[in-house]
Amino acid sequence: MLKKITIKDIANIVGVSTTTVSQILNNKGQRFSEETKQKVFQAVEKYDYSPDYFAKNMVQRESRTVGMIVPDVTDLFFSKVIEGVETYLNRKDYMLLLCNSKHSTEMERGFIKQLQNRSVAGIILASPNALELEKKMKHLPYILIDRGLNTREQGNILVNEYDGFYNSVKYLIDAGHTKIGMLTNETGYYEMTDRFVAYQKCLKDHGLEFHSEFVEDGPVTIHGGYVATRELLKRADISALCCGNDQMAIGAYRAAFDQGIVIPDDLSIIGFDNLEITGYLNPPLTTVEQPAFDIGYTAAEYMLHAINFPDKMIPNKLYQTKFILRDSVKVFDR
Amino acid sequence: MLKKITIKDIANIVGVSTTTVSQILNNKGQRFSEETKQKVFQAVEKYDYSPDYFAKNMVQRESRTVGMIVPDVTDLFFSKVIEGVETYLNRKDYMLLLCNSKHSTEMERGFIKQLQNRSVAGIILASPNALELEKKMKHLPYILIDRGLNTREQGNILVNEYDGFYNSVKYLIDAGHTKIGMLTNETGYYEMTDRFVAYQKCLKDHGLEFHSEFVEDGPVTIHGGYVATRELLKRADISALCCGNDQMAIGAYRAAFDQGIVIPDDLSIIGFDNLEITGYLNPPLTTVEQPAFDIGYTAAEYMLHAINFPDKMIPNKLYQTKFILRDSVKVFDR
DNA sequence: CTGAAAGCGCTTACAG
DNA sequence: CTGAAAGCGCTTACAG
Repeated sequence: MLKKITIKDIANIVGVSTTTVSQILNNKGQRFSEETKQKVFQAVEKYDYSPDYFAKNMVQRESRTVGMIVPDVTDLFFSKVIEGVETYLNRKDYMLLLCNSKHSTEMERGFIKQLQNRSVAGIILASPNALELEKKMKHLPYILIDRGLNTREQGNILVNEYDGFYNSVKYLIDAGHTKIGMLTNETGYYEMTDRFVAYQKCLKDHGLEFHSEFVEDGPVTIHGGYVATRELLKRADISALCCGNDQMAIGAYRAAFDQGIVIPDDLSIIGFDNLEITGYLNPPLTTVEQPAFDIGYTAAEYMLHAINFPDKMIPNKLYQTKFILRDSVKVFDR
Repeated sequence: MLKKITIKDIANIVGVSTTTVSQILNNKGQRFSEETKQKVFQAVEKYDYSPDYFAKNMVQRESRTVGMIVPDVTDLFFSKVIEGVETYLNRKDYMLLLCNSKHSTEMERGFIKQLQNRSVAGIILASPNALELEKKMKHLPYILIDRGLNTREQGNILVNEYDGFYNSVKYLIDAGHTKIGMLTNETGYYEMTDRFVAYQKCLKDHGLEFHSEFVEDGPVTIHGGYVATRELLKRADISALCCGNDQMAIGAYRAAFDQGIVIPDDLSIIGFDNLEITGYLNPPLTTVEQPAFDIGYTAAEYMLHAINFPDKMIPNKLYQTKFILRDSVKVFDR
C-alpha cells in the first residue's frame, strides 16, 4: 500500500512550512500571498491530499459524526426516520453511525458506550423502552425520538399520538361502531401507552364500555398483528379494529381474509403511521399520519443545534397527526 | 464540560508510567506484576477511562469502521441488507457509517470521498448503476452488492437473478399463460437487466413471441409499479405480469384492483424478492426469494476478510433464489 | 519488571 | 508575510 501523503509532503513539495499549508487549507490564509496559495492548492490537487481525519480530530475535537440507535432498521417507520436524519446530516457534512438495537436495552447500553468512546458529537436515540438509558449519556448531547415517557425537558421530539388515536376511535364511533377492538404492543413495553389510553378514554367519553377481551397485544410487526388479530377474532365479536400501527393493520388484513371476513363490510380497520404501502392495500387503509421523515430531519437539526450551542436549551417539538381517510371503515346509515 | 481523563491521569493516579498503563490495557502486560495490573484496572474502572479513539487511531490506523452506501434506506430490500451488515459488524466490534445516495451517482461519488477521508476500513457499495465508481476506490477494500455488471473478479456478492426470474416466467407458461407482461426498471439503469433478459429468453425458449408493448418500465417502487401497471393495462391484453420486484408487484395489485381486475382470476402476478409483507397481501404473492439479510451479513463478513487479509483474494458469492409459491397465479386446466 | 522518549499527522499560539 | 515549536493522547521500539 502506498504511503499516505501528508501535510509535510505538501509543504516540502511547495517549499513552505506546514503552518502555511494548514492555514491556507483551513481558510485562515488571508495573510499569505496569492502565489503561495495557488501553489499549495495545485499541489493538494495534484497529489489528491486531504488532511488525516484522526490527526485533525485529535487537535480539533470535532468528529462531525452523529450516532443513531434504532430498535429495528427494517421497521418501515424507523427507516423513514433514518432517511430524514441522514438527509439533514448529509447537508451539514456530518455522517451517521447507525446502530440497530433489535429492541434490546442491553444492546442500546453497549451502543451508547461505543459511540461515546468514538467521540460522536451526539446521539439520536429512538428507544421506546429504556428510561434509565438517559443517565448513561453523561456530557453528550442527545435527542429522544418516539419517546413520550422520559425525564428531560429538552430535546424531545414527540407526536401527539393521543389526539391522533382518539380521533380515529371517535371516527369509528361516529360511523356507528360500538364494538371496537384494539391491537397494542406487548406488555412490558410502553411505546403505545398513549394510544391505549386514548382508546379507553374515547370509549368512555362516548358512553361505550371498555371490554378487555376486545384488546389483544403482541409484537408491533406485521406478523404480530396477524397473530393478535387471529386470537382476537376467536373470542371477540367486534365490528371495528383500531391497530396500534400500520404494520399490525397489515397483519390484521390477512387474518381477516384468512377467515373470509371482508374489510370493511364485516370488519373495519384503522391503522397508525400512514406508511406508503397502506395506500396500496386492498382496500386502502384508513390511518393516521405521523411525519416520520420530518421527525428524523428535525431530530438531526436539533442535534446540530445542541452541538453548536451547548449552552442553549435544545428545542422540543410536538408534531400533530393527520387523519387519512381511505376505504377500510364501514359507515353505518343512521 | 469536564476535562476528559487521559492515560496520563491514570498513570499519575496509579503511580506508574503511561507505557505501563497502555501495555496492560492492550493485553500486552504479561510482564507486569499482578499488583500493578490490578491497580491499573481499578483506576480505569473508577474513573471510567477509555482511550481516546482519535489518538489511538492516529498511531494504530485501525478505524474499525465500515462505510456502506445504499440507494435508498427505506427500500424494503435494502433495509434488510443493512440489517445483515450491521449484525455481522456489531459482532466484530465494527461500526457502520451509513450513506443514502438516493440513487444518485454523484452523491455516491461524494460519499466515497468522504468515507475515504474518514479512513474507513472498507466500503460496501450497493449501487446498481455506477460502473465507474470502482475506479474511485483506490487502495480501499470494497464489496459490491446487487451488482451484476462490474469489472472486478473478487468481492462480488451476487444473486442468480437470471435463473430465478426465468423460473417464474416458466412457471407462468407451464400454468397455461401465453400473454405475459413484465415490469422493469427505468431505462438508463441496469439493475434488472438480468431479469429482463431471462424474461425474453424464457419466452423464446417456449415458442412465445416477445411483444415490446407487454413491457413497461418505471421506478422500482410501489408507486412506480402502480403507474407502470396502469399504463400497461391500458394497452396490453395480458393474463399474467412478472414484476421486476415485490414493491412493483404491490403497486400492480392496486392498479388491478382500481380497475376491478381480480387477482389471480383476471390477472396473475409474480414478484421478486420475497419481502415479508408479500405473504400478507391479498392474495398472498407468488414470488422469488432473495436472501437479503444473508447478502448483507456475508458482505460484512467478506469485508472483514478483506481488511484482515489484504493480500488474499476477497471471496465471491453467488446466491441461488427460491421460488415461493403462493396464491397470485391462476393455473389453467389443460 | 518498568519508564523515557520518539512518533503518528495535524493545528495553533507565538515569535520574528 | 512566514516558520519553528509545542501540543493533542495515544502506542511502541528501545534502553535499563
